[in-house]
Amino acid sequence: MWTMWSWAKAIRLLVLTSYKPHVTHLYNQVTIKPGQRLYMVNQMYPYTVKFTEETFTARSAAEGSKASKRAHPMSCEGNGEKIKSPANTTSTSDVSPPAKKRPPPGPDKPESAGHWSQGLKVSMQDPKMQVYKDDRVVVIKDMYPKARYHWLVLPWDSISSLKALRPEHVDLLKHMQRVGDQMVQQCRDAHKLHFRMGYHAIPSMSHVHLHVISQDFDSPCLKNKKHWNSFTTDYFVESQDVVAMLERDGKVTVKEGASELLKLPLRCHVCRKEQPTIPKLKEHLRTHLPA
DNA sequence: GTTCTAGAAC
DNA sequence: GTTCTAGAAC
Repeated sequence: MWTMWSWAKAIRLLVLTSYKPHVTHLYNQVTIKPGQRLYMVNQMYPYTVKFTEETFTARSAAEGSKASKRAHPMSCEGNGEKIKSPANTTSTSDVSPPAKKRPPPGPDKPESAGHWSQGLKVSMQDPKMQVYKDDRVVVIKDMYPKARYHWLVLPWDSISSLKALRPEHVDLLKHMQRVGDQMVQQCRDAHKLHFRMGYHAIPSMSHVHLHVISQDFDSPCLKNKKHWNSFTTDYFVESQDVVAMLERDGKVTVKEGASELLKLPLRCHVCRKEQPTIPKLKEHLRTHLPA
């Protein structure tokens, strides 16, 4: 059992990943307790580690304790299967997802590295999360899958959002789509499930990510209207539409009022029948599941 | 993005 | 009374 004193001193790590000689991004900040070991295994994208030492207050120790018991529930975890790819040739890494309380970002300041909205940048670097990777993209399983199969395809290049896309990204986006297609092809249930690939109009998480998601929506992680409408209304923008828009206009714009789409009534994506509540919707969705 | 929970809806 | 949602906090 740890004592207050054992929390008194901890090492705070600034983990930087430089995957291009001239570009360095701050990806994660983690706290290592005395005695804890840090493994660096991702040789393809080498880490730079800076050490700072800081003294914890009783309050921050208490918060650390609170945060540590907030692992995501087993009932809403894991989907699909890993595929054989260069991504899984290394062993474990203990770089944790960001947690811990931080001061709120200023009004015009970008979100700091440990903020929840930066979580994908951390996950995509974690070999345990990667199910495929090549020189341009990495694929991870969504940590809270909203269907039986739910992958995210992310470019190694740091592109914050659809808004940041430029004509030179067209090839990258087409590659992301091809990789998404490959994920579907290797899926053992592909023959009996339908898949869609697309982007959220206004994503919560930073770093452009392509959703590849089966249309069963059979998942305990699908819990509310926002979840449902983000995948079944025009809030979900088809990958090919994004590519077409970028080719046509040289940029990607999102329709005004996209956020309002999340408040629409719950409507079945298959038969269009409206459902009064999430539990009723989920009950109804079972009628459309493959035999 | 998720969790938590007050209070609305039933 | 229980179920469910929406909004705050993280």
